[in-house]
Amino acid sequence: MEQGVFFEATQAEPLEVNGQTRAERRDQQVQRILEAAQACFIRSGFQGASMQQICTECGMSPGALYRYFPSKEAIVAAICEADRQDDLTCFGVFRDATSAVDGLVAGAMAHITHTHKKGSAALFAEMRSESNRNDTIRNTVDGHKQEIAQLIAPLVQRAIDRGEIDPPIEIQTLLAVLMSVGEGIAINDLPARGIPLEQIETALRAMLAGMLRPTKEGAGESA
Amino acid sequence: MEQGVFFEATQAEPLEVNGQTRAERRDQQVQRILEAAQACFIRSGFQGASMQQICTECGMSPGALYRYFPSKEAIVAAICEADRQDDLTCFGVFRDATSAVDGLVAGAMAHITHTHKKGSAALFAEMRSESNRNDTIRNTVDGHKQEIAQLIAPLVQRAIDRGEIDPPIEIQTLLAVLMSVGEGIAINDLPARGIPLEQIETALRAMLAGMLRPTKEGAGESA
DNA sequence: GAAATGAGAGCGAACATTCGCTCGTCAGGG
DNA sequence: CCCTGACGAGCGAATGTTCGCTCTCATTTC
Repeated sequence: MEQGVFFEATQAEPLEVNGQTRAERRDQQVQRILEAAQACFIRSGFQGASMQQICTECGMSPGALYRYFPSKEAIVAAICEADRQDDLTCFGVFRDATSAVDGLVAGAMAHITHTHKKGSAALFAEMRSESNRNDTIRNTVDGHKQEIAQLIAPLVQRAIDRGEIDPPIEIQTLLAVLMSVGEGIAINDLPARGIPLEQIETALRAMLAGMLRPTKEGAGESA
Repeated sequence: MEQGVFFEATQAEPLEVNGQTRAERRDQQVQRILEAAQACFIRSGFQGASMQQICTECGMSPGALYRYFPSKEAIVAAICEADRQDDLTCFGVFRDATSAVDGLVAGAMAHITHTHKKGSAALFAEMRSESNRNDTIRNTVDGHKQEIAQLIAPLVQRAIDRGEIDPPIEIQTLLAVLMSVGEGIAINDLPARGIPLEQIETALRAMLAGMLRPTKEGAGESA
């Protein structure tokens, strides 16, 4: 009790079992559960999927599964967090964008493509609706949005500073609308509905170009 | 058995009870259940809300409730259908729009305002995610979208015919993107997040004007 | 080097609870 | 006296979670 030093020396050492560390093995199992859970959640929703379904999907018993996650809620939270991190990588393109329009279009297209390929549009919709009642998920979703908004903000601010926004719109509004647009398109998984990516890009570019590089005739007229 | 004629003569007659028809009373009860169910669904989601919660909310016993709806599923379907009809009224403004941009902006703003006032953004999100696994709801949602798309289509088609769309975009793509944008903004309930309606309108108008009335400089450049 | 130790991993029956739903009962108006 | 509407206890099934058990091994002890 008084001297845990000896324990640390032996226990903290990464013990190898069958060629892989205990921690590695554990991470691997956690990953297995998360993948199974994601499949179940996409299929049946957070509330609709049962622990039994997840257990069957990953070939584990309930008892084993509960060694890795303390509750179903924790699995949901982990899935959301992972998806958030996964999404965020799409928006690295913002950093080296030359213009606001180019950057936003590139970011949106990256996100659309990613969501489509991963087949996680349904998961996205699930997260969005669950965030209306689950505080943990709400925080995750809101935090995610804020991170992305902070990536977009400089681009938009630059456009504003250059006077490229003709009808004056507050940056907060601009960011909120832009993110909502992106969310709407991502959640609908347009590529899955047969809409070609290039055409989505063309339409997006036209929309954003109109807003961020307006000309006197094209925009700025009153309602 | 052989002669149901006499039954019809007496039963089809609208009997009065306490000053209201039996059918009226029934409709009233159905409405009471639907309102209670909507409140519960917004609070806990379709799957999360229990029949007991709904019963408590509308002050009915399970037995009584099941006289009006054969299942929970039927209540969910009825809520979705009602919400769909309710939404659709917003888009009447499309009919007498003078320009594509004006019409679309007016329609979107009507929808945003309606959704916000009714507080049904959460219900909308719920429907969207549930439509990914429930066929009945999927049909309702898809049908709803198609009805709206058919209202928008003439406006967009007119703009195309007049050559107002510079980079050529197929009308199917255009419709899909426009509806996704509207969905994204409606589902986020921006007014509830402190974004003023007028600013949303300005931003929307700038976006749509850029796409539907592009100028050579503003849009149409390659990626 | 064989036996004992102990901790982590996994199993699956069983837990209390809650679910959607049914049914026997009964009040009250026509 | 019948019929409609309402009640609410209760059904079986399913839920998320627990717990006692076995097994596997690396470590320690003899």
